[in-house]
Amino acid sequence: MAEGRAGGGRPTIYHVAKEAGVSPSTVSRAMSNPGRVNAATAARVAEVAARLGYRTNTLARALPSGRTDTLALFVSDITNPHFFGVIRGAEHQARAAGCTLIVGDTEESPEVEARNIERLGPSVDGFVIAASRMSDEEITKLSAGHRLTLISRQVADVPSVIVDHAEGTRQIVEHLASLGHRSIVFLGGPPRSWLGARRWKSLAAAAGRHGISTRRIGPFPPTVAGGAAAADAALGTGATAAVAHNDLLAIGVLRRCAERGVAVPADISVVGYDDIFGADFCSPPLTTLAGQFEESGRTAVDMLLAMRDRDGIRPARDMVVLPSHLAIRHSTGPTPR
Amino acid sequence: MAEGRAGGGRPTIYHVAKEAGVSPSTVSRAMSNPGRVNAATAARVAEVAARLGYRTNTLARALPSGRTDTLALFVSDITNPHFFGVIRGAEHQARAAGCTLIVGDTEESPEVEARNIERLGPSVDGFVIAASRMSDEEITKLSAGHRLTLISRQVADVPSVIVDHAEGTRQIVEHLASLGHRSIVFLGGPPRSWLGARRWKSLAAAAGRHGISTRRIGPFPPTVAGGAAAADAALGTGATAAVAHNDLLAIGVLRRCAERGVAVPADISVVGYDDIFGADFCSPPLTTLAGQFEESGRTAVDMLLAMRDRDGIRPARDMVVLPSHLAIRHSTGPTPR
DNA sequence: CGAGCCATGGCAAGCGGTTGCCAAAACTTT
DNA sequence: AAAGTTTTGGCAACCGCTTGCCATGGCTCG
Repeated sequence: MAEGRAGGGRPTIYHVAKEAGVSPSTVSRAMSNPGRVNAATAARVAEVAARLGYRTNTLARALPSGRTDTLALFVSDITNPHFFGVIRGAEHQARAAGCTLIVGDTEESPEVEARNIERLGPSVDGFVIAASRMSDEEITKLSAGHRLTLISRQVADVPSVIVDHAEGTRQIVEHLASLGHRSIVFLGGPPRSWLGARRWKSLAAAAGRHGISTRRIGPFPPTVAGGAAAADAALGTGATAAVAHNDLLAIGVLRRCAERGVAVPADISVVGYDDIFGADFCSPPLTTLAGQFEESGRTAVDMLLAMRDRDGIRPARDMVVLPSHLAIRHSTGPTPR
Repeated sequence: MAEGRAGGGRPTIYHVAKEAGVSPSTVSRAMSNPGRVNAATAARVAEVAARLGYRTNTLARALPSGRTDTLALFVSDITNPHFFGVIRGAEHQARAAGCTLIVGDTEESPEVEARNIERLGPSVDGFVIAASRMSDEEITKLSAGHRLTLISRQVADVPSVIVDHAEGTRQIVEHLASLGHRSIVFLGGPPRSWLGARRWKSLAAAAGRHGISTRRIGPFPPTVAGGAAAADAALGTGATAAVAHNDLLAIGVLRRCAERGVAVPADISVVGYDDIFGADFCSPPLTTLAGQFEESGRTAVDMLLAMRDRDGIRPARDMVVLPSHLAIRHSTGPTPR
């Protein structure tokens, strides 16, 4: 079965060296620093290596250099389709740079985040943390000992990429205002969500400028299931529009409204955030703030790689804010009556 | 910035050893084989280690032993929400076993699969490949040199887990037959998909037993976008029911039908496979064959771990077939007229 | 009280590459 | 032709941890 593994039969540079009649160091150089050896020698080594099926053991290479060509990405909830885009973007960019990506689910827990970073520390070149639930202090502290970039979170002196929430939320409010809405209820997500707090703040501010009343209820679990309670509570407030922490919650609200015979948007308008898979074909299709999340995954990886490659020097692009835009679909409409 | 990294400041067993006044080997044993050292010594070492913030370097540990406590999972298309169940299950189980999971997208390419396995070979304890696009021969060959388990694919002598397609597809046909359908069109997915081939075979067989005519068209890309062409083609066949390669395609078909003013299920019934996120809230909600994909991720990881732990001996459960069940929703109905 | 065990800890040799340093060989340059 | 460069390849140390083997000393047992 797996007899080939664990030192079983895999050829090493020593095998190649003997076979090619050179020393191991020459093989090493021939493979990773071809200019350093005679072209003819390099060719011979390459030929032998190919013939023997030699593959460099990345572990062994990583040990002395500390460079593993591996990156880790942690998401707060791998269940949330929102992160699909992030993961895909990160994976893609990592692969393009010849790196391997480790994906981990931290299950909304700051402790799990910290523990994973400690554990994986020496085995990866850096971390991307999406929607971190850790405190600013913890993040700052960890970023002193590890290369770290953030997605959907800003902390002083830690490179990050977020999609614009202030401007995007302003667009939501504007859209709702133009439809005649005068009272908005915000359906809050996880208490530790930095992004959630920002969204609420931006919403309250923008609404204030329009003389629209706002209210925040929750917190609700940011899931479709959580939408049931959120819908009931929202309906109870009498607001004509509900802005949900994210699309998962918004879709759950839509479902619950359908169950209860509440018409969307005739009775209440619903808005989400993220434009996840499904937001365009739920019913009614959801009006939501779309962001370039694949791009954010890519960018966060890029910044990480930049930090690694010129170590110590902070990347040129330090705090990236990606644009967002409102995808207006059918869950929003004129205010009732 | 990252000065703590790459040999910078992280304490090693040597630091702990000096501080505790013992030799490095004693520290090593104290940490990983406590029975081997005096309890008092072990306690002292533990205390010092904790005080210094020592964390064992998994890379260094893996080099001599060949055991990395890392598993790799490859999916054919990380875009497909279907795999998120698989990923989640695998990630969870891996973590429970103290392992780290690497997730990779092979983008429907057998070459990428093979290359990744070669590359990661020595750095992981084994591979789970979901919906592999490689040939049986390639898989057999690779499984000789690497620990390997398969999801949604069966190859002789390679442990695998699939969700039942024969029985499930029979249920689909039965359901359709009971609604009066006499002709079914199958919308094919990727040509290299083993599962797709199986689904079609089961469908043709089951339909034959009911005297229902079947036809297979395609291949279509297994994506929502691919559903447009699939819908048009399906409608062209005059069949009263369409069974799509997977839910992504089925949802795309639903959308296209809506666009074209074709009523589902009044004009045509649509069935998918996988019961992905969104299948229950698209419109109309999709009738689909649901399988336990999280469970399949977990099981595949379990089998891999079992192979690793008693090396050479094949796991007890070798070819697992998980049950499936038909989730009947609103995309299927009585035959037209 | 001496022989034999066992518990305990240290030594040193790896694991598979990388890399600084040195020496020999091959060229240049004057 | 002598001296100075450059190219090329080898030696050996090292990355951090594991582990087989050995030495020591305390105990047990006869």
